[in-house]
Amino acid sequence: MEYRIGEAARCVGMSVEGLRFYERRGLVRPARRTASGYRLYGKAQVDALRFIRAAQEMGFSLREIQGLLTLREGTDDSCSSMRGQLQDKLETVQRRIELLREFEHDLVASIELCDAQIDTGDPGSCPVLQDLGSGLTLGSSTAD
Amino acid sequence: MEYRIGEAARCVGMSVEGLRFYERRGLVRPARRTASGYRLYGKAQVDALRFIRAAQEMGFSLREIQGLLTLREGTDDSCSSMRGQLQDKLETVQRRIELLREFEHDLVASIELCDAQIDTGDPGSCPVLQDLGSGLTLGSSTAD
DNA sequence: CTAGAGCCTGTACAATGGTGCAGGGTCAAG
DNA sequence: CTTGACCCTGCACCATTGTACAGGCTCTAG
Repeated sequence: MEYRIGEAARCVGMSVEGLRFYERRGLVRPARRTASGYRLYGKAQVDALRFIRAAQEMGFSLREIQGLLTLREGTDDSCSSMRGQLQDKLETVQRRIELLREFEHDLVASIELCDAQIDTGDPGSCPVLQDLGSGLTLGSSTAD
Repeated sequence: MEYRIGEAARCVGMSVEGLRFYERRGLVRPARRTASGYRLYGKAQVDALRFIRAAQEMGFSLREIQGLLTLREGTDDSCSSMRGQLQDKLETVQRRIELLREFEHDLVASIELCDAQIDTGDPGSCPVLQDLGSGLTLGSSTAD
């Protein structure tokens, strides 16, 4: 099955301009072109586009995703080299998860502070807002 | 204690241009100006600057922070409003962590596949590369 | 008084992740 | 053959979060 750009775009929930933008960025080239120059995307390309969306959700930049796609296409056909790249990505992902967990923890703590304050029935002076000002509760250890 | 822009900047670990940028964005105005136009920041402003840095660490955009700073001034319903924003951030972060865990799992599986292939002593035809080509392993199932 | 650090305004530029439009070609239905 | 939806290229533009520089004023030390 081949898709013209508009169909492919609809198919992955993006705009036509978005697909062309990704192509300019070297992320997803159409499988081929018609004689008249129309882009034609195959299943592999549509999968790649979905992959990009998923990877963006994971917090990867387009530049990083470009690397992931290269990995995915496997231009380097040595299995151990592939393994090395996978390992690198795994470490990146695990580091990212760890940072996000710290962040999550901070957020939960802040929400609990808010809830405690709200329970007092005192509408003023949110403790989180106070703490942010003096840097007590949050973030000071969670640098990127 | 009053600080000129350079002192205030050093004090919170930002650049002079950064402070002026925040001012243009309506985030932190200096307490006053000297007769010759020099910005003078007080403790409240320096606190606000630190607040911004902390809130950025928490993943708030400057636009969101602007709202938080306003909350910080007017104490009316600030705590429950703050709570709502924290809750939103928490959900975003948790979604991201979940996706990353899936991705981590895929990567580990791929690495194991690689290792199994390498153990056979056969240098060619990496199984991960085969799978990636057909979109079996990564991301393609994690569409929105 | 002069040098130099520091400040002022205004503007341009950078990277990221796109959107939108002008001006024109293509394709299928009627 | 015409109409309208769709596609093409190329360029300009948007928001975000700053950085950098030009051209000029101010303040302080020597």
